[in-house]
Amino acid sequence: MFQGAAALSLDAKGRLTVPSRHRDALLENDSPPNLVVTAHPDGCLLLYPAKAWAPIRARVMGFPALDSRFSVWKRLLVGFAEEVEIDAAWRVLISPELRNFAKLDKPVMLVGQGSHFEIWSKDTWEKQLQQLTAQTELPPGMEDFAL
Amino acid sequence: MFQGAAALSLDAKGRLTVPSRHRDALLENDSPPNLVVTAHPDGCLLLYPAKAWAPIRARVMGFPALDSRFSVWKRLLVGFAEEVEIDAAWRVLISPELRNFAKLDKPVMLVGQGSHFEIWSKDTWEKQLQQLTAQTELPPGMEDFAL
DNA sequence: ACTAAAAGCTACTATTTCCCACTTTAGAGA
DNA sequence: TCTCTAAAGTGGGAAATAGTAGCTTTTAGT
Repeated sequence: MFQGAAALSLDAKGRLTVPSRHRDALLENDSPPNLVVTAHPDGCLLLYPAKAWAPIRARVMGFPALDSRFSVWKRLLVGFAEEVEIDAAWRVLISPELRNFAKLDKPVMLVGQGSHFEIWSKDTWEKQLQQLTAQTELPPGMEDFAL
Repeated sequence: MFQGAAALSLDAKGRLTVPSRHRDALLENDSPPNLVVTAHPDGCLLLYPAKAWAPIRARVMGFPALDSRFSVWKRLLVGFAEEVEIDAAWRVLISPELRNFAKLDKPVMLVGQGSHFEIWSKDTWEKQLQQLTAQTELPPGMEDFAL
């Protein structure tokens, strides 16, 4: 279970250090941890343990090939996916293509989402938050949500 | 049952002391008390006993993943959630990310909300109150509310 | 073989965490 | 009512650790 947000920074070579408090959770899944990074339409990247990614990838690959509503998702999720290694200092290298997609420069937010992490440029993340504050209507089925 | 508002202050390291009158209630739930802090769209933080938080988190995790109206909520509620420990002096440490989200500096309000607490920066809390005072129309279903 | 880029390593700095001490307040007993 | 005691709130310091940046080494490509 990954949860919690961490403000981090990419180094000059586009590498991102995994915060120490998440390392145990990654090792539980498999060790050494195999990870997959891919792109999300909201402008962030997704970081999955390989085992958790496999079934999702399988499902996306099964989308009807000629329906363009599906192919956009497939191009993004499968097309951008790459396996990344963790080095001795617990860093993952984000490729220039993915960095460019998510507009990542130094300051970055790593956000736990249960099965995976999202990686946001700090700017984009803050815009994302403002969107929620501005949002007036609740999505259907959430009206009775009690916090 | 947590109720009542308390004016408190964060110390230089971002720690918040739980007022003594709420300590018994926390110990009733489980001891030592396991707590979770997360973010709320209104700009405050939520402090839950772990047992009360679990079902909420479960529901949020079940939201449709590809519908962005829901994922914003998941990003906020799960993305910011972190388990906090209580030290020997009944203090909880609020991480820089959460402090930054809720714009917390020294003066803070801790507001009991039954199942949980809300943590507000004093400034934001006062703005919130003014907004309520200025509000003229009652939300639907509250017209017959008897105090 | 030389150059450039990427991977790895090392060292420094900032943060975190744990612990201790002091001040203040509340409550009980004389 | 005053004093003594215990508990609570507050602040601070030191040690450990995490994060970052810079430097070196290796590898690949020309």
